[in-house]
Amino acid sequence: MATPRKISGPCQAWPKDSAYIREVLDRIGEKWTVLIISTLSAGSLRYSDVQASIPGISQRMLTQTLKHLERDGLITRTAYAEVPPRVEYELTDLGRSLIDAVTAMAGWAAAHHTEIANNRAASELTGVGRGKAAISATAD
Amino acid sequence: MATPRKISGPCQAWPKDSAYIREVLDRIGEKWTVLIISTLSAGSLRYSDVQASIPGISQRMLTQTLKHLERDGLITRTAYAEVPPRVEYELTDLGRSLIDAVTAMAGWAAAHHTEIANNRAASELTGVGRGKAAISATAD
DNA sequence: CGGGATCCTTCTTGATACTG
DNA sequence: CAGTATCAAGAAGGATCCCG
Repeated sequence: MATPRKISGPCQAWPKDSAYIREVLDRIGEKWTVLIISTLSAGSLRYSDVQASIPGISQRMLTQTLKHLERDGLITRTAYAEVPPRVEYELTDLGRSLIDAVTAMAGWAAAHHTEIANNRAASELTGVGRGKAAISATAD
Repeated sequence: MATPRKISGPCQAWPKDSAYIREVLDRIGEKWTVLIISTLSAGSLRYSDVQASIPGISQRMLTQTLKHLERDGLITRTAYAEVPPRVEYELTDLGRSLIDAVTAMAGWAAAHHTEIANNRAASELTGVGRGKAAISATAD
């Protein structure tokens, strides 16, 4: 696990680890990755079904994200040479192993999004986190 | 990021949930959020310490991300009116509650990043996920 | 049906320079 | 020290048209 190193001196909590962490996180944060993974967790689905399951996703992004996921070995793509073309996408074992982490994240979101929304709204009124910062403490 | 309206069609795996899920995920995927959260999980740190702990982060992004996190109530900011200005950042309870989810994600990344790298390298050779797609299956 | 190829707009990020 | 302000480059995302 990537627990930050000890912080002291010319501290550097994240050595080189941050590299692959960020690399993975970048893919996860690709805006549609999580939705697609979650959608496919139900089982094998064809292109149009995935698209229909994710409101707002554009054709371009769906295709692109699916390709990225395929390249990373998170999903498999199976094309059938039928009269009306049919392509099925399905999570690989690796892809399924990500479901838990994604679910944990989604669970956290579900559990705290209201709180976050409240904090954000409150900050809007008090001006916290934006504009000039007030001195909230004095040095003795 | 233009929240998409409803498109059309019946099937819809992600109802309206996707909204806040994406909202949270967007913040998580903010490229530096995870590193900052992880860094602060060690305890209260001042601005320059956080910066020193995260190689590659720019002043601008550090400040911006910290503000976002403060607005969402994930961290607190405490400024001391001292001769050399001092500002301490610390995770709130809400912020600490995110550590587990983030750690899970980081753990997954640590456990599978090699596998992913291999898949990606292999795809590079076979052409999977890029360019023309081959028919990998026929309909009987 | 399942994309591929383009064009265009917006958002994100980094580099710089300046301030209390 | 701890930001703020501004600018410019690049990546991400969306809309559209076309093809097998």
